[in-house]
Amino acid sequence: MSLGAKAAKIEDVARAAGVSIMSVSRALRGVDGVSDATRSRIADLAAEMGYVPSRLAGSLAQATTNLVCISVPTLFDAVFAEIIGGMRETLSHAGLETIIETSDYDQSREAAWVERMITWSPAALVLSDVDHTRETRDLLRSANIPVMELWDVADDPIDMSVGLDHRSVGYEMGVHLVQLGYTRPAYVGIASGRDRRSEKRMSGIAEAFASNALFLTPIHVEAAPSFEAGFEGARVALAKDPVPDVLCFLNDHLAFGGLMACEAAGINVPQDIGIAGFNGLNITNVLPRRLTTSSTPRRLMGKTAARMLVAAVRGVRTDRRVVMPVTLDPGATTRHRPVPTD
Amino acid sequence: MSLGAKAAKIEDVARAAGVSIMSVSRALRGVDGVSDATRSRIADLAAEMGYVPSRLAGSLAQATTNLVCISVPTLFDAVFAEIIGGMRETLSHAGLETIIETSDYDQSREAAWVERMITWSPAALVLSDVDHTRETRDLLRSANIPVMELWDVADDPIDMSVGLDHRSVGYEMGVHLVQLGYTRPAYVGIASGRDRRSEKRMSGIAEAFASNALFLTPIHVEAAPSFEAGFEGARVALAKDPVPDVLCFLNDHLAFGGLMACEAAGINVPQDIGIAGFNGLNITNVLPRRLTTSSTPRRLMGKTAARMLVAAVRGVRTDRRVVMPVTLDPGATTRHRPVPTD
DNA sequence: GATATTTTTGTTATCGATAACATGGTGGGA
DNA sequence: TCCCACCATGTTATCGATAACAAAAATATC
Repeated sequence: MSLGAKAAKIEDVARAAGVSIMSVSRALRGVDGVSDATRSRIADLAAEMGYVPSRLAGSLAQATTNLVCISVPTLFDAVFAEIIGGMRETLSHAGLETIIETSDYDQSREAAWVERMITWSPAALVLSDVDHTRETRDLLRSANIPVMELWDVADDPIDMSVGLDHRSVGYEMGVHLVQLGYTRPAYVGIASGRDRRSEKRMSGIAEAFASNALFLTPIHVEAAPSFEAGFEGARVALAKDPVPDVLCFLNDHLAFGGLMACEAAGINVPQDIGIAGFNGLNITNVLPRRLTTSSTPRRLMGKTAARMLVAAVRGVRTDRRVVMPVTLDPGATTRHRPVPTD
Repeated sequence: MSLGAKAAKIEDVARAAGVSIMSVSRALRGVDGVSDATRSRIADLAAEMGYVPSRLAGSLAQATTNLVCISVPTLFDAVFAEIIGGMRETLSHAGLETIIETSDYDQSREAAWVERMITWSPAALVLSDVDHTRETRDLLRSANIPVMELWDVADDPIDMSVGLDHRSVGYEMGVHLVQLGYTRPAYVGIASGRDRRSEKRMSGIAEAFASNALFLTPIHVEAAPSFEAGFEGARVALAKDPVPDVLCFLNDHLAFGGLMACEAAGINVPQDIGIAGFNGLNITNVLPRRLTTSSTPRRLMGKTAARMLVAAVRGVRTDRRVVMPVTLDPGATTRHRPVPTD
């Protein structure tokens, strides 16, 4: 096919092969009802002519696509890149294509995106959150396509949900820190409302301390979740009076920034102050001391969700709600002390 | 629209409004040829009925979509996330939707993806590389849709190209290091063939040293580009005899891993050894000393490319080839010495 | 007030495929 | 030898919209 020439259509291939367009359609899709001889003749001819089938036409006729639309808050967080990586592996094996959107933690943007995506008749939709506008929920419930809510687990999923129980993850970390004897905890996150899961974890930590009559100081930085935000948040924390004895960060990136801030301020970790993160990202593997954090199974979460989606697309319904396990990594950026046995 | 009810089609809306389907089509697309009264009546009715137009049908009729398909090597590298972020901003303003693929630095995967994407009649395609299979180039050239090659600049673009001249970026860093008096340089990258641009930069650095009769020792780690790879590569480098006096890394992530390895080994930077990275990522903002690196304008690159694409989609051809500027950031992880004035 | 012009609305053909049903040929069993 | 089943192939209707052209209604011009 030369430049400027019109793209070959199925009809052209049919004419060239001297068969009907249905035979071409069947031959190229691998559907039976065509003799091997005809099939290979058609295949050769199609390749030679540079024939590219139109999925628009095909999908319209079949009334479905192989598109899975995925919305994540951001791609700057390796967490979502890993979840997507895990999903994609499974989805592409099943012949499903993925469309990715970043909502930047904005519900209305997500809502608008859902409306746009629905117009493509996708095979499934994935949202990385459980808080949606009423309209979005209604639209999705009525659209009758598989919907996966990821990262957080919904109490009442629109359809299916795979994620973490952020509150209890926070609670466990809080209990751990209480057991280590910390009494002046602070939580460093970003401006409120942007990351609801972070807030859930914080409330979990706060609860653990509260049941020991201890108060968690919240510190919110006006910035995107980043190394710098952690750096800045730690500086704010260190300027408090009294100075906190342990800093819990929104995630490992912020925690790393916090570590750097402590180093810059000449404060020793964990002797002078404890630091805890969240996620178990690979940056922690090269640090002089392992970070105290909660390791999340991002890849596995993606794969699990993808498997459920593939099943759903094929009409098989599985669990509606899966809570993934999180393992607390004691690390070495908090003090080490055996848990009391009483 | 209740669960189980069939989705409303344009025809249903037309019937309900007592007009022809063309009026509905025109009204909802904002095309003129409908009175304001009719338009708003139709719009209300459509909203009430939960009518969702089928893009499959629409795009088929119009013979184009608003899809821009983007292939990047990986999403784990913030660089590509930023480029995509920059592009998306501009593209979405122009009403273009993006589909993202990660090729994992694999040409054949990219080729297969291009073939699949072509079937969607995308408005444009973006590839983050300039090395493609012969078939891919031919296919894209003949497909007659705008194609952008990103990150590296192609000598002979398939269509358009926006990126860096990686070789000369490397060369400039090399010249800088030579001027600082380094004589035993090493380059830490990942297993060959995976990242061609890294190899180009390395050859640029090597050339700068070679013209001063100095030899660049290549060190390749069998791993994904990551903090750990830099850590490991630095350990290998430090075990060499003689020990290099400056380590150039594939990017800032590896360089950070290298910094940590030096710290772990009790080697001072920059007194005992120099360290240079590439990209100017934000991790460097929280380090105790600024990293010597080459800052790349990722976001701007994305925006520039997106603007050119939007123009091309609208039939306006702009430049074919844009080389983005890179600024060398002297930093503080290499020794500081005034450039000789002779 | 009649005709020219502009708006609004409707009709028909088409986009490029697939589904469902119809037909023609081929070989096996009675 | 004839009939039936089965496989290969073809026909027709359809998917849900838009483009291009046609007609009717509203407005402007003299």
